[in-house]
Amino acid sequence: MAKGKLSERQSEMIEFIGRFTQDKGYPPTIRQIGEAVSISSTSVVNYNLNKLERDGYIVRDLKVSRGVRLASGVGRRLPRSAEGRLSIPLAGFIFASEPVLVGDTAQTSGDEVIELTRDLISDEGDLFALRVKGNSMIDAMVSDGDIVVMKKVDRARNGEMVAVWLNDRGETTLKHFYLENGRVRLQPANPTMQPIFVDPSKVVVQGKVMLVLRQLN
Amino acid sequence: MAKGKLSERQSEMIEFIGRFTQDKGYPPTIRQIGEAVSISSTSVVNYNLNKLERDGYIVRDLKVSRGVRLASGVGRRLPRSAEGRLSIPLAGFIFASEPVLVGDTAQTSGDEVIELTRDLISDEGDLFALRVKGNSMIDAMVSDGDIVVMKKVDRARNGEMVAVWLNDRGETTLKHFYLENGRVRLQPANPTMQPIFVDPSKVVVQGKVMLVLRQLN
DNA sequence: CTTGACTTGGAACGTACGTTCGGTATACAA
DNA sequence: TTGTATACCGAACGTACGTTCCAAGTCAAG
Repeated sequence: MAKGKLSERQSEMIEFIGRFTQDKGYPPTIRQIGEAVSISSTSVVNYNLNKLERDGYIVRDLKVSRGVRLASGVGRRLPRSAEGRLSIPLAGFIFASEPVLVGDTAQTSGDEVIELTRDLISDEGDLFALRVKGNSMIDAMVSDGDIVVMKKVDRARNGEMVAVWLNDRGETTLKHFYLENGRVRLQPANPTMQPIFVDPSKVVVQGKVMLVLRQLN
Repeated sequence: MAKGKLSERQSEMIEFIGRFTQDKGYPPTIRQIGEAVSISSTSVVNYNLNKLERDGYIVRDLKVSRGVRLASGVGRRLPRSAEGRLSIPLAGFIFASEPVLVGDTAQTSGDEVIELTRDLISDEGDLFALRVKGNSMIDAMVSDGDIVVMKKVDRARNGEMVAVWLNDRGETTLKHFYLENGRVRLQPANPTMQPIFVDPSKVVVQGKVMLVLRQLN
């Protein structure tokens, strides 16, 4: 996709196609589009539609009347909205003083579940959510009551934000993880705070933080 | 609507229309319907479509190609899946150095949209989302790249987290808002930081923070 | 047997609609 | 100047597609 920036008219067209399809139930014709954006000639509409298709904004079915629709990811659209939601078990709480319990993340039976749309998070792997209790995670920019969505992993790549259990301190913390020349650097998300360095044998990675969610009243 | 019971062919037609529309993005033509349900003559399809419309199963727009769609409440349809989710325009960025632009929250044309499930946020009021740029909101426990979902309000109740424009400082900030004996106390979310006190005439409330979202990758 | 409601088929009609082509105007580089 | 690329217009062409009309088959009521 050449991804040229779209002109005034072109974004108008996209917007119109979306709106029209939304409330009529079928896409507009070329002539209707033309009328909507003040283009007198159908060939010009066609011209611009081809460009929009090249750039990946719309999909066209040639030779088909009203054979135009917004591409996935463009505007709010109907078909995609059916898929794309994800239920994640809200497994419990996270305290600084306890290791994260990573049990069978599947069965949380009638428990609380948090629903997210798939464009907020990729759904690969074992996802679970925890509610943060207390202010011990402040240096990770996470406060009391926040929900963290984590993926169950046991090793972290550099730079990832992970939940780690620190053996010798006896606490769980959320930090950016870096393995550098034989030691682990745990970097707080808050750039005003200092990193801590620990021996790799002393840290247990319990999950990778995928998303943090804070609801204010 | 005479609500006659629908024949084998008619329910086939309804089913086909739904499926076709779903994955092509536009409704089928009369001839396509005919082919799908083994009707050789377009007039017969038309005949049955008219009946289906009389009985309230479908809606037709006469004289327009592909002008047929399932009526609300028929089949698995898009609106149902649209319930419980909410599209919020991602209006732009928030900088410490600029007031939040609260313009026409409606037109964001082909722009980005963030989709949330309704149990994460109530949908009353004008909602819009902003991406936080820079680390100036650290004392609100909000970091670079976070998305804040806000409701457009111009007055705040005590304790609410709001985006306020500070006249004399020339900056926007996210703080808990308290009006106490004639002055405004703006309390950082981070409890280790000190509140600031300002004159009510010097603050402009621009929105109430409903939700903070941080995606880590 | 008719008679009349349904349901199906075939064919023709008219136009809605996507496509193509020739032409114009502007801007920019060789 | 002469390109070449972008953006637009108008007109014409061909067919996709909704509609209408005529005919014929079924089936139950009379």
